[in-house]
Amino acid sequence: MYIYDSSKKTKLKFESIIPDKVTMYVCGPTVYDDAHLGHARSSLSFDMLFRTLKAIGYEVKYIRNFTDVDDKIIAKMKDIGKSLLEITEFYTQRYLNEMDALGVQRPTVSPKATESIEAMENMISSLLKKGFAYQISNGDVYFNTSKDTKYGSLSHMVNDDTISRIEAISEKKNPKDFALWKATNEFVSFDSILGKGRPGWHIECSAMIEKYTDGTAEYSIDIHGGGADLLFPHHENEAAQSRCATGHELAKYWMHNGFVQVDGEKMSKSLGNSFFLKDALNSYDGEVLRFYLTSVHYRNDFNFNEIDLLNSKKRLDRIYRLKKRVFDQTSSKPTERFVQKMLEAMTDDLNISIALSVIDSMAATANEKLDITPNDKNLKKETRANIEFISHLLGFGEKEPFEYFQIGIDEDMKAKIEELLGQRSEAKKAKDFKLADSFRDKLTSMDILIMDTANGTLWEKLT
RNA sequence: GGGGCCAUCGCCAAGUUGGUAAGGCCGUAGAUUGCAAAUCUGCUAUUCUCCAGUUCGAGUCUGGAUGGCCCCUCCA
Repeated sequence: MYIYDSSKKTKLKFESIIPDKVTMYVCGPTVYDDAHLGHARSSLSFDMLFRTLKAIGYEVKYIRNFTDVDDKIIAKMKDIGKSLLEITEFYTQRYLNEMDALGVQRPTVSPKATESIEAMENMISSLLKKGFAYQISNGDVYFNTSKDTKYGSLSHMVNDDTISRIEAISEKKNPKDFALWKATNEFVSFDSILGKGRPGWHIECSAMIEKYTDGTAEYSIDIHGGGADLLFPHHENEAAQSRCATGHELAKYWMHNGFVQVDGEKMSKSLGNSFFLKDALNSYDGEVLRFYLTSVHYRNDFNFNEIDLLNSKKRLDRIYRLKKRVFDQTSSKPTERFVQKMLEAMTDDLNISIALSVIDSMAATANEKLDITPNDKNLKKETRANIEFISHLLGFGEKEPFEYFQIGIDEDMKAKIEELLGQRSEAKKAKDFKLADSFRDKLTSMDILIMDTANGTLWEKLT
């Protein structure tokens, strides 16, 4: 396995801290609003990593948190007059449902920040004790970035703060110092050894990583991931507080996925042009979205638009058409060379482009052979096994093929289609091709594509 | 103002250690078909935004220009 480490800015051979075991932590969502395409991409990127690591034999512990206490959630509470729990439970469930629709496998552990306050207190206390943190007059606790000699080494942000867009809080010792604990009694607060208050954002990940993993003398976990925007300051801060509190580095490898733009424009909360996943799922099948969103390498920027989505769907369709051809057989063993090439691609920093081209070439070969010997059982079994391998590794092609091409068709519509097909076939029998074609035209206008095969006429819903 | 990333065929998109441009869509010719669709086969970038340099050799390295994006503010 090779992984691009965004801290070292180079592709590295992956060597897990403990042989055959991997611990990966990915920053999950703050549950105060619906998930957008960016959340989907991040989740999908690390789902691919999770699946690939498992496929090559690692025992993987995958942790993805839910930030369920935060200023934005509190703002929402004030806004809509609901409790913290009502809001966070609602959006957590929504998030999980939508990720399920995308075929994202559930992480091994999904901790919530509010369930780990004690772990955060302990880490903050330890930082105070060791002199890496300080308390200001209102009771807030800040991390002192100037005490960490390695601060900035992760993101390579120069530790020179002469110009910054952030308005300095007067009592902060350095502009980049960040809040570990906010002393407050307002709305949401926890009793702690630091007094009443709530944690800052960065501390939760560090504390939960310590709580849910064992770590070694050198590192807490193997891989830490998240969106590219989290590299600074979020991950830099996590790395700093962790190393100062525990005496070892937080993660051996850092991975960041690229941004999603919509029709060439940045999607952001402040611009108000977030493309919600729920809206996308309303228009397109989850698997079609999954295929499209993962078809570009995870580190590149992704420009979401409908034309590209529809084009990428055609590639997915091919997998399902092949699956239709081998529908009547159970699977045997996948082709060795195919498996090997697929794994070779995915273990090269998740090179999905190569993996997809390997699939295309497998499909072309299988189709060619099936054209010659349509009833070759062994060939069908092997092809089916290949498709199941794709499903397993990449999460594509899991559906029953006939259902895949009939998504969005209700019973009435189906009956209507069957009726028209019947009429067409009778016209064909009578050699009245003009009449037969008129039925086909009718189906085409209903967005139904038909194809005559040796086993009768098949149909597919277009788009 | 500071830091970083990217720029490959009409469109999407691979291409660590420099060695002579994957794949998909579209288009096109053919096989197949009553005609289609599906499927298969052939063709489709002497060239990688531009300029200069290093080199026997550069899409890949260096410098510069242009364009796009990200971070430094909540953000995946």
